[in-house]
Amino acid sequence: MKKASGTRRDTSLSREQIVSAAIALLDEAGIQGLTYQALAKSLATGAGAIYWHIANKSELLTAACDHIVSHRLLSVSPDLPPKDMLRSLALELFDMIDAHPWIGSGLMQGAADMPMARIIDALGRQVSQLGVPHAMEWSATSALFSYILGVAGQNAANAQHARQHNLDRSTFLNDVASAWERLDPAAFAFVQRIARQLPAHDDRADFLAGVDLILSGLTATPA
Amino acid sequence: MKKASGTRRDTSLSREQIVSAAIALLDEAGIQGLTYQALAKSLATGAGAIYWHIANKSELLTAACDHIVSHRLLSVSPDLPPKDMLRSLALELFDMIDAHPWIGSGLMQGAADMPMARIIDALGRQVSQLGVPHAMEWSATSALFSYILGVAGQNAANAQHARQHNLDRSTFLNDVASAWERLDPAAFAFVQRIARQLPAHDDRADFLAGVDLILSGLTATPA
DNA sequence: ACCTGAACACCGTTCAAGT
DNA sequence: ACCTGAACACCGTTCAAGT
Repeated sequence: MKKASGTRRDTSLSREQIVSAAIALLDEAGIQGLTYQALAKSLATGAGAIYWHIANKSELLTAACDHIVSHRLLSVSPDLPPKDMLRSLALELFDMIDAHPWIGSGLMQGAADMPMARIIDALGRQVSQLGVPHAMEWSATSALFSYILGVAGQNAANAQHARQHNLDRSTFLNDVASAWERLDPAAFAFVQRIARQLPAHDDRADFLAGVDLILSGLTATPA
Repeated sequence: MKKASGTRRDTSLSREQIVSAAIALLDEAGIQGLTYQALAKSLATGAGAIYWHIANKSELLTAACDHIVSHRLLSVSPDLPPKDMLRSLALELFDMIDAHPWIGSGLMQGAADMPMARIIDALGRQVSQLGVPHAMEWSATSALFSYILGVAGQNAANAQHARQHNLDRSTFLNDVASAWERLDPAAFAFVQRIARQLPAHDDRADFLAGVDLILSGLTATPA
């Protein structure tokens, strides 16, 4: 697993290679697993070499996000009516977040402007096609984007927590649910009442329900 | 600015003191500014002392979030109709996020269950009062929460970016807008068209528009 | 019971030296 | 032009020694 000492890489590194290796590492080991040490090892090079191609860790993380976001957005089936497009766009993004929970952290860690612009553009086009009044195009798009980002953030937090404590998804949800059930019933009436539904609920369905809520708000207010 | 060497604190530390000092530090210097070195200095103690009262940094950050979240939730004026309650609740949370942008990071950095439960409970009670069908209570509450969390996340990212590059809010927005204008018009049609609205837009109004979108979706679908 | 502060492990980044 | 890997600065956490 260790490169022979004294050898050099036969081919030269590329930005693309580095980003791919970073993604593989992030998927395996989470955001905490992305270190220059580990990355250099998986690329069979020295840590310093990476800096020749990518300025710093923030740029690396953003590039990893952008790689996945741009590919995912291309794979959304086109030529649907705008409302259906928005739904399948949203689901594609959900599945992306679910498969790569670190994207939530990546999008919020500073300079992730490109991946954000891609998502906002994809959403905004469809919102605009939906025929919402011009004055509302931005706030509607922004609402959809914030909602998706929030779901991504929760997913990232859950994944990180589960990884740190070596929990699988259902154990994690059960833990949260029983923690909620133990809260003061007076101060946490709602959370306590809802706790039992938590382990059984379908994240993806809930996510889509939220999208539909926003969409129906959009189309119900054409004035 | 340095404590006299050889002296001990006259009073003993408390968890409350530590959390307050942490919040002050976070407000001044952002999430990157919260280090045990800086915190110990501001408390006139050694770095190790903090560990007697708080297990680790994650717990510290969560405690800081929870302190602010719980106080803010108490200050929402009660006894309004549920829809108005939800609006003022949301605005209170927005103002909280705006005043303490690091809360966005805090809520997503793992074990922030208590502050999350508080927010979800406060939202859920009102959603339930709104009379939405039982089967939708959770997804509606969850949608509102995710939306708010997404806005918080964006706020945190923007604040961090602005701080790192020493930008004020309007310079930051102008930079983003002109970066968006420079993008390929074919691939980023929407983002480019909307770019000019960005510097002038009102975050708070946009936020509330998003809340209203969700709420109107909620009340428009009573079946 | 609570604090001190040096020591440790770890990590991002730099850079002189190599090819 | 591109890579190497040791060195540096910084940071969270621990812990033996203090009071």
